[in-house]
Amino acid sequence: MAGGRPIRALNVAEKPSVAKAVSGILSKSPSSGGLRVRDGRSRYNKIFEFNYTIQNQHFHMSFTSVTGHLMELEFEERYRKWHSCDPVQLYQAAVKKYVPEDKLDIKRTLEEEARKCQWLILWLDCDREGENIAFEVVEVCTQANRNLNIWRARFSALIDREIHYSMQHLVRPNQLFADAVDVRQEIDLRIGASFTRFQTMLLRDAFNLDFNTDDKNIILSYGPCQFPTLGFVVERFWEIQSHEPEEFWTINCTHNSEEGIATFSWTRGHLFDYTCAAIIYEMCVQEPTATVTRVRQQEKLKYPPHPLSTIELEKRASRYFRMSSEHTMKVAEDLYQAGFISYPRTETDSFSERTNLHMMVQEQQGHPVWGSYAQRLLDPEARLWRNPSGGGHDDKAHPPIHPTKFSAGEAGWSQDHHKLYELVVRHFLACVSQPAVGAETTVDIDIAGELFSASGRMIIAKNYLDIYRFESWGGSMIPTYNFGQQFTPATLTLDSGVTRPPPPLSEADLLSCMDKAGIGTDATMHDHIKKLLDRFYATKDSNTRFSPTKLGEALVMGYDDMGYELWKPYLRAMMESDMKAVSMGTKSKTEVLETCLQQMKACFVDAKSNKEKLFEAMAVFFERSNRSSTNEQNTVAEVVRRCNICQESEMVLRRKPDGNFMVGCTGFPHCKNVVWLPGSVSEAVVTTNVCSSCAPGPIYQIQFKFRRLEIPPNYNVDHLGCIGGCDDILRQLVEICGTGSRNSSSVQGRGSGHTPSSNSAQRSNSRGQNACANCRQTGHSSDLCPSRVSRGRNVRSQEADAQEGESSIPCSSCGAPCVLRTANTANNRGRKFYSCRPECNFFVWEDNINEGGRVTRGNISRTTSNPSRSGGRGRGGRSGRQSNDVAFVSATGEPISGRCFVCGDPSHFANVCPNRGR
DNA sequence: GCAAGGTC
Repeated sequence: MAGGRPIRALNVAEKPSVAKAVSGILSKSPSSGGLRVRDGRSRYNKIFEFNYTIQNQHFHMSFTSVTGHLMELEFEERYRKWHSCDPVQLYQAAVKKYVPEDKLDIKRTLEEEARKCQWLILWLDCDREGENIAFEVVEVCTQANRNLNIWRARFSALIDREIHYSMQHLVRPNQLFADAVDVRQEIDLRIGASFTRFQTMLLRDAFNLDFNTDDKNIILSYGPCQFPTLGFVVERFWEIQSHEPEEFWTINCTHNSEEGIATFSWTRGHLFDYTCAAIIYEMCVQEPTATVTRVRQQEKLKYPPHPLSTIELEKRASRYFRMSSEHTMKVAEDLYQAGFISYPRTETDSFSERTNLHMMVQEQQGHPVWGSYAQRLLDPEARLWRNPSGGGHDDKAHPPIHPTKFSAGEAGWSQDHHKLYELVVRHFLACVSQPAVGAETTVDIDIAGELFSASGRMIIAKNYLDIYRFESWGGSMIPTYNFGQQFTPATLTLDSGVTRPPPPLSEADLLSCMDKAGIGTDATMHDHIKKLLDRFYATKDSNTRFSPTKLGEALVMGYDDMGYELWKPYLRAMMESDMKAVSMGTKSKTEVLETCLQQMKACFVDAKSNKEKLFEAMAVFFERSNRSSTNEQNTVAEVVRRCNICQESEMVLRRKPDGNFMVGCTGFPHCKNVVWLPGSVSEAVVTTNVCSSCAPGPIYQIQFKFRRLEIPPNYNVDHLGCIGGCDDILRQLVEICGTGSRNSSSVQGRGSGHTPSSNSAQRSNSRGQNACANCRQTGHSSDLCPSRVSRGRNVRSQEADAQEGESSIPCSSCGAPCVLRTANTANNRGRKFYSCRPECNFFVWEDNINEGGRVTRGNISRTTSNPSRSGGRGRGGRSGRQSNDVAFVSATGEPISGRCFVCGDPSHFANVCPNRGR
């Protein structure tokens, strides 16, 4: 029997929609007294009121909501200004949680309601973030009312039975889950703020970042999610750049029958070894009769997609409509707010058994385009229905994205609203449909012991493909073949191709990479991608493919040169695993925080001391700026010599904002002559001493003081040096210590032949000349450098090509000169060969030429023909020694009489050549 | 002015 005075309970959900939905469910019973709604202080977060009974105890329920996190973590005031402290202090600086301005209304509502209540029931989402928000709510509410009895409702779906069950089985909130989020927040803040301040203040004003923006104060941010996201983009970019095209060979065969043409492909796929491919090809050509060894018929099914999660929605909208993930989420949010689709931020890709899928399909029956399909789905005789298969993910908070309200299009919708709603509906209808059915026929043939196969497909039932217009499954015809049947191919060609680099990452690829590596959450991934664009770290082309900008590549290159993998997803993965440990109670919050921050601080200190790597990497892509710090402006520059390049201005000693010294021309930017000095210089003063050996003079000597710990013990801390080129000590110290900046013209000045030692410096150029970072020639940038095709992360040695093109022999085929070149394929890298004009196609390995310059081994012509272009040629070969009528086919499709590629003899092929192997 | 995570 219910008894006692009703208890007043404050219920809080993570978002207004959940407060409304749960209140709606709980107030359905007649004893609830109906659902009342009143305004809170925040216009978005209403307060619902109703009566409810928990285990015979009457309650008066107030149900309101927050909007995600109520609090933010921030440094204490004295650390907030960027110049208030050394960024390294941010690893210990005091932090505090506070309610930001725009959440104060919600806070006041909670305080006011909490004062009136005895219980607090937390309905936050059932994940770690939700648990953390629960404790934020607890903090605010208990400050207003210390006597609250605090409970947590655990629910995984907004379904009547589940919600009532949750209310009847309240538990206590889980501090460990909330702790895990506290750890993440603090690490993210300290790492993000320290690295962002460090790299922004270090690099922004030191280089001319030529972005097309009015905002001069761009931020070079670092974050544990945004940087690995950039890392994926840069890594693919480098992969593309370092790709070395490799030639491969394949044998293709076609056959014409009365029913049509069949194209057979080689079971071996392709071979990179030309000799092997050619030998096999010759064997086939000599005995070209094909025998059918197997005819196989199989039923194939193409399954509909799993129910729609956020990431899949973003990926598919990008693929099908080229919508950015960020825009997709904006449009999805609109549709959700207006009640047309379910909550769009979900990891779940399977429907709960309790979901009434039929009812959702029924709603769509009236649609002018897909209504008839929905009707067919519901007709048992059509046998189109199939219970959806799940993808194995469940966030226990939200169902897969599905339509919640019928619409044939609303007046206020943009094209993108229409498209996205259509995608959600069609995807949902596809999920509950039968898979497409096809009949596949595969025919295997044997030619001279080599296997080839061809296949065809007939679509028997399209099923879900009828509604899911975004996917297709092509049908293709194949003539009828019988086991044992023999025929002569219409064409049999040895075709070449080259390997191609992968394409730049598409938005869908990027989302997959992030998902796989655990970078971001379903609700934030699109933000990280957008951040790359906003920060000028990457660009996206019209095909939704991402490439790094110079800035993005330079930053990643800088950290990579330091030996850090800060741009890889490992840090986040480690944090994720630590967070899991905290939430399971196997590690404490303090322990994880201390360890992680200690490691990151050490890394930060190290990165700071290696900042020249960032400078060098930036210098590969950007011109140094003449924007100088206040200190530098106040320094009276001391003249060292008259500029030996422009002959007009003075070269003066300067100290850069990063603390390093240089001698630069005052004619900058017109003249970009500069001499970089060792990074270990702590003091430098121009003296009145004139160097007696360097010309043209006078060149004033500089009194240097080096930092003891940064130079080898056998060097003096004090040194009177010259920048004219005579000073070996200065040159050695640049070699040893670097310059703390790029240094292709260090110490001896431009053109002195000095080779810089550091990795990035090798890619760097002379100051401001916009010379190629790769070959140091002007006239093109490094990304267009003809010698950079294979740069990747290591500049390919050009030395092997030194004699390339300088030597020639007469072509033994056409008489034209063949030029010496160097092979760059995997099997023959570095091997020299002579090749003739492209139209001749002749080439010979250099080591196949005897001392008299005579070609000892020739080469059959390579075919690069498209099989269809050579159709009909070479038909009718007979097995025998020589079969000129089954010919090799040239690039232009012309038959070439067969001859042995080993000795060039036209009377036999290489597989039987008596000279082979000698 | 900085992160990432909620959400409006």
